[in-house]
Amino acid sequence: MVNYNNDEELNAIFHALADSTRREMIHMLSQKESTVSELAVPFDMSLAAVSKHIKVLERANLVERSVKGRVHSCRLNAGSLEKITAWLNMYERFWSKRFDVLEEELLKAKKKEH
Amino acid sequence: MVNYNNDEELNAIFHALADSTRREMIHMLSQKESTVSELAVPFDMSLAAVSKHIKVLERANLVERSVKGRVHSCRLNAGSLEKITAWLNMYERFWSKRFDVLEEELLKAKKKEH
DNA sequence: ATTATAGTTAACCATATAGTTAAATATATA
DNA sequence: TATATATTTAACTATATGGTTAACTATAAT
Repeated sequence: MVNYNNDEELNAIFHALADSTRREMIHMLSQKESTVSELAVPFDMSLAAVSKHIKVLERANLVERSVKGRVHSCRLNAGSLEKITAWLNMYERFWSKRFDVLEEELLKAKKKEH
Repeated sequence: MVNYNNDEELNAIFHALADSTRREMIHMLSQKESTVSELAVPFDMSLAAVSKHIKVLERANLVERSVKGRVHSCRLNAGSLEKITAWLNMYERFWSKRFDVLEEELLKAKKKEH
């Protein structure tokens, strides 16, 4: 009835996003790849806490890490957000008019072609 | 620095979505408006638990309720999912090619017009 | 008036979450 | 080698979450 793999994945992703700190981290990473300490700067919390937040983002596959010496560099991962977009698209007609508008335009343009 | 109103709102929405039961409820509601007991059918849990889940969805403004006699009818609310789509759109280039594809098509079509 | 139905609320429990501080690990620098 | 830096891990705490059962409220049906 339900796909529990995909289900658990979505749980992890949505849960990771349900926190302002982690969303802010994602925002930072959308600007530039950053180290753990760089990610920590805007937040009034211990590095240990920051470390945990990053782990939550990693578990959700929203963030990837590459270690070079003692420095851990984090970057956004495309894949995971795609999954939630896919989920959202199922309920598109309930909230978004953006596609409709685009598709309408496209249709009009196509019509003119012929 | 951060908009805490919108922030709390996003927290509530993402949190509401981070649970398979609640996502399944949203799916059901995308098919048809349903009562609390109808929503409860597929789930192996008490009505009290179902009631709580619905409340979480309501707090996130994902679901609205209208009471008629003793029956509570629930329906999807467009607004909230729009907010998360808006958030996602900020990071669009990191995950979604859908708009690109659509827009490319549109451009091609427009070009042919002239 | 009694009973059945639809749903909520309260009290409780186990586990998860988000934070802390302190100690540990690993690497770079003096 | 000794020390400083980058980060994780462990142990702990307070609160939130997701579930339970039992009692309650409100409405409908007999």
